[in-house]
Amino acid sequence: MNKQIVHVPEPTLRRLPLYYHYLKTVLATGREAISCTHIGNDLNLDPPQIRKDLAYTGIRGMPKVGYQIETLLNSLEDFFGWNRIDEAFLVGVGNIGKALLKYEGFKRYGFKIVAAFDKDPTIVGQSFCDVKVLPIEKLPNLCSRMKIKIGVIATSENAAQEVADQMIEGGIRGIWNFAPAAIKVPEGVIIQNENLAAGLAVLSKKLQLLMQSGKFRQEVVK
Amino acid sequence: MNKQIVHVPEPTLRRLPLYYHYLKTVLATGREAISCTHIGNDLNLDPPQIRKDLAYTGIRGMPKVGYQIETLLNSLEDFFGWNRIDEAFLVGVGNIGKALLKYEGFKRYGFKIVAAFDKDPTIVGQSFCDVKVLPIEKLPNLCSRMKIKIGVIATSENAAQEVADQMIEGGIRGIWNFAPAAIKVPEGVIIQNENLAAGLAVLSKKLQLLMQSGKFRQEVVK
DNA sequence: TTTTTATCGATAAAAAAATATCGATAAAAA
DNA sequence: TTTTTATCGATATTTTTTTATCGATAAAAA
Repeated sequence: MNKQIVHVPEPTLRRLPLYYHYLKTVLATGREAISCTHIGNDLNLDPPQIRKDLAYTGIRGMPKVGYQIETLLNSLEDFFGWNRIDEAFLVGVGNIGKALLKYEGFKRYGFKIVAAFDKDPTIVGQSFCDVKVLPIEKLPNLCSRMKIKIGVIATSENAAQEVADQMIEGGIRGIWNFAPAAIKVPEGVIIQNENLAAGLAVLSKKLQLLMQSGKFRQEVVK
Repeated sequence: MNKQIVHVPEPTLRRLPLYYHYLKTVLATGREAISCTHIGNDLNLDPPQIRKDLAYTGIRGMPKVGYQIETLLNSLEDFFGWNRIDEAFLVGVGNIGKALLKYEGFKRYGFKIVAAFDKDPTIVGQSFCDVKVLPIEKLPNLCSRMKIKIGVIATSENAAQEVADQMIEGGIRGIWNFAPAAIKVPEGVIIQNENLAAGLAVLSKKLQLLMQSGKFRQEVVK
């Protein structure tokens, strides 16, 4: 009678942290239960969609009352395995790398960068937010010794594939890639590509359509 | 006979910058034309999908040869309006804000942050990458005077809505939101939410499933 | 206690996106 | 010149995701 492995749609996975973060803030106001209607109102989403998303975490709501916020938060933590902290390595301590190191919010999601690597000797040895930057050569060895399973790539495009190979060699199974490169990984390794330009592209296209549509007049006649 | 406004699927919009970036690097190698098969091979995507995506930009390929890379790049630039630089304002000069200021890559996408704002007096007056940080009070006025249409929000959750309101008041029509908040905007304003936790959630869930599936044995017997 | 109402859960329908198929065509090879 | 091959563009199919519908149920009100 063990829990069946169901496939969860990726859009749902992407929305769940949103609910989680929102529910944390609602809980802080002292409220104990909340309905999908209410969540949808605050988050600009349709209630049925929220209900469906939440159903994947295995939680049940109650008519007329909604969901127990605390139970719901626990369900989400269980669902993602955020109860135990996943330690991760970061490679590439440039702008994005530093921002990730400085970003406090990850701990909430059971994610913590425990070491950073770079090839630039002027950066190696420095510390950012208590994380020391080590020479890249030490990566594979440390990976396997510390049994790290998540790696973050924030290098330039050309370095990305090589870094990924070294990570995999060291036993890393999930790669969060911020480099604008298509990294190839063997089966059994998960790669999640993050691409800032994607969001910008969507915004700028929509904006362009809006401007063209004529609904918007830039000229303000004084 | 003007160009019809067709709806472009969002996943396509998100993939197009990927092709753009890739094609730039291929062009640099001296190659002149490329086929979808080739692109798909390098980018780990299915050729028919690439063909479909590229078709939205209005370009035509040629059997046996593929697409002219330079023409394709121009089509993409036209499509997104990357020929002229869009100036944007940034509010919130924390970790993410600074990373965005430092990020050089945006220029390629016709996007440039020309001024930054913060409410913290210790940050106001400082400069990051030639962008001066101004007091938040100056935002609405400067917006309309400079006719800025894109705003980037990198503030805390609680400040986000107020900042958005000020931006809209100043005439901003597109908001790129990095704050973990559900900002409400009137019709005629585009909001694009960026959420780092989303990508992390997808990665950690997939990784969790991988580990559970038993295909992966962590123990290495020496 | 009975009625009303909010809200859930499940199911169904619709829309969107990804994937596969296939004829057409241009270049290269025979 | 004819044949072959790579690759396109268009169409069709399948899958995925979103949106809508509706009966059931628990709490609150009458």
